[in-house]
Amino acid sequence: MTVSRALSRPQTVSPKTLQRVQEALAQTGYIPNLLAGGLKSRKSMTVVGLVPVISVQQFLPTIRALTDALNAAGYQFILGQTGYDHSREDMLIHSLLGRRPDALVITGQVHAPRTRALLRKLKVPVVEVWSLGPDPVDMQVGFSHEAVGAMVGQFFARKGWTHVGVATATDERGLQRRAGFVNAMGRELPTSYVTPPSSLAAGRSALAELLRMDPALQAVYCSSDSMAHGVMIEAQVRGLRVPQDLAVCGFGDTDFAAHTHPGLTTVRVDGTRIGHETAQLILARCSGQDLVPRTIDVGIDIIERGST
Amino acid sequence: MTVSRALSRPQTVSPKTLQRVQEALAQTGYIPNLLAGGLKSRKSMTVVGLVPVISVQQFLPTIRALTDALNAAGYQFILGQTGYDHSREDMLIHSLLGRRPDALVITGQVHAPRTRALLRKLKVPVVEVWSLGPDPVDMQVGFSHEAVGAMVGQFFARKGWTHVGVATATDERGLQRRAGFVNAMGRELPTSYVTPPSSLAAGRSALAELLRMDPALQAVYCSSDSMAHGVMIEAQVRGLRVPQDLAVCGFGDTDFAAHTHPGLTTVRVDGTRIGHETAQLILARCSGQDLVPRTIDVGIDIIERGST
DNA sequence: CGGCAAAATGTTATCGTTAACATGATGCTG
DNA sequence: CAGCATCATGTTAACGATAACATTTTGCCG
Repeated sequence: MTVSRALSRPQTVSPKTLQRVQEALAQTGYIPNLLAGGLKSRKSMTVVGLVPVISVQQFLPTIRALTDALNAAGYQFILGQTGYDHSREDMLIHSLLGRRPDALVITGQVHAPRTRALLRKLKVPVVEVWSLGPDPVDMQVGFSHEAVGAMVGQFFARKGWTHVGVATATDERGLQRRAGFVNAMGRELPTSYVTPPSSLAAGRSALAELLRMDPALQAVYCSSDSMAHGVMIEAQVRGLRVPQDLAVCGFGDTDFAAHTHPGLTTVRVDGTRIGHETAQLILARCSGQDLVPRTIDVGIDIIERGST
Repeated sequence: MTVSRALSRPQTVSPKTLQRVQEALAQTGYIPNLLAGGLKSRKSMTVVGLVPVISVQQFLPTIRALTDALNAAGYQFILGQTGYDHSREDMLIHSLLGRRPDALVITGQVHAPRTRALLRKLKVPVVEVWSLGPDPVDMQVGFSHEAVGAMVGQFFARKGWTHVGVATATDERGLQRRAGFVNAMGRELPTSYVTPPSSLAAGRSALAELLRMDPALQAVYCSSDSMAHGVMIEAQVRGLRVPQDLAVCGFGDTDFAAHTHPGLTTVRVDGTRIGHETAQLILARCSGQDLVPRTIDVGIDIIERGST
């Protein structure tokens, strides 16, 4: 018991004993069993996170920030992949709850009503990140994807472009952005849909498809920077100058966006901040504070570069 | 106890009882506590993986394949980030061992002798992936980075290029590839070093630096496809035609490599296979088989595209 | 239908830690 | 230096599952 105290709350043990304990630990190579500790204390010091697939660039800064902040507080972050169709979402949440995480982070909303009810019943802190919904399970940190689309739509409208197309992946959030964009433009628009994950290759074929729909195309709004980059490359291959012949706008302000040629106009989202804020909420809740905000909107910015 | 059996070995319970159990489970919303189970059975059904930082593209297919294969067998994969300088490697391994993982996966070699000794003493299955060393802690799945460099070096030599430069990140494996390359070329070469992570932006500034070192530069070998892409963009901005004025070769055969303009010559590594093989080794060991191979070399391929 | 093997279910102890409470040691005050 | 508060350490039980063993039930045979 004294050893347990020496490890978890050293200040409650006399300096003399503390040193003896540390010597013994070093000598025996003792590694405390956190599973056993969690069993009795009912704190697993574990946070589960769910993403569609790990290879989605956009979430990486969030995951990093979250991991770092949680690690610093002694928590371990466990990542699960739901797949784009949410098919495994329920099963995964259910099975991960068996590890008794102290909190859950989910990109996007929790969909199945039964799972929502379960999470609320269990009273696990849940943070839904990267988008804001009308009825979060518990807490949410993100921004409005419709607002992103609307912002770009207004920007395109100001530029006076009339022959406009959309290249989007068919993930939930991409479609929300498209809806906001189309709504701001005031009319339905030629759209090339691609199956996630979006990629440079998808952007190239999307532009080809859009040009078939409207050979006079002036501007394309893409659901990701990768696709936008693909659109720019395809334009270049076809001898279209960017932005004179074709303007391109992406989403995410990925690390390469400032360094393409021309630089890519895009919408910046502070993914790192999403991670930080999420960690703060979780740590606050895990330390017993109940009065934390339910919704944090991190906002968005349009970054104008050479491609528009 | 019957419930425990119904969940872990349903065939040992009579069909009638099994159904009663399942009904009760559904009604009460019971979620088994895997921590408690692991305590007595001494199997946490958990595998820990360590990467430098999660945002390194190259490891993502491996992580995905590994996660999928392990999940399918009921294991949970936990990811830790060591940082590029290995500073947190020891601490992280030590703290993660507290969760009693059934196996460990590490990108690159385990460095600290004390940690190597500890892992061997604990007899946890350890797989070092993505590179092959002379003295693995336990098992390893990967390829020789020097061989990659040598292969590209021989390719460059056959092409007859004499003004050759290297753009590389200063991570351990990148430097090994550079060493193999320089060795194959038979003489020291102008090199632009960048701090990891390598990126498109780093590629652009690297080419600028290399052209300062050798204005007659004919070809560049890059430590990643991102950097190679940056080199191609910088070349285009400077009015250098690829490959006529400047040939470029990358590493990794990342998803976009086939779709740049021109397509990027690169070295393909089957990251997915690394993940699969690693999962097989781990699952074999965790099911008691001891006679598994210690080293699996997945080999490499050079993929010639338009950039050379 | 008795007897016996096999299948199904039940009992007990245990994994390694910590919460809660109990006791012992120390220091300070009047 | 008695008395009492405070700090340090010790004891016990419990967290929730499963391994190992014990018992009961079932099915099958002659």
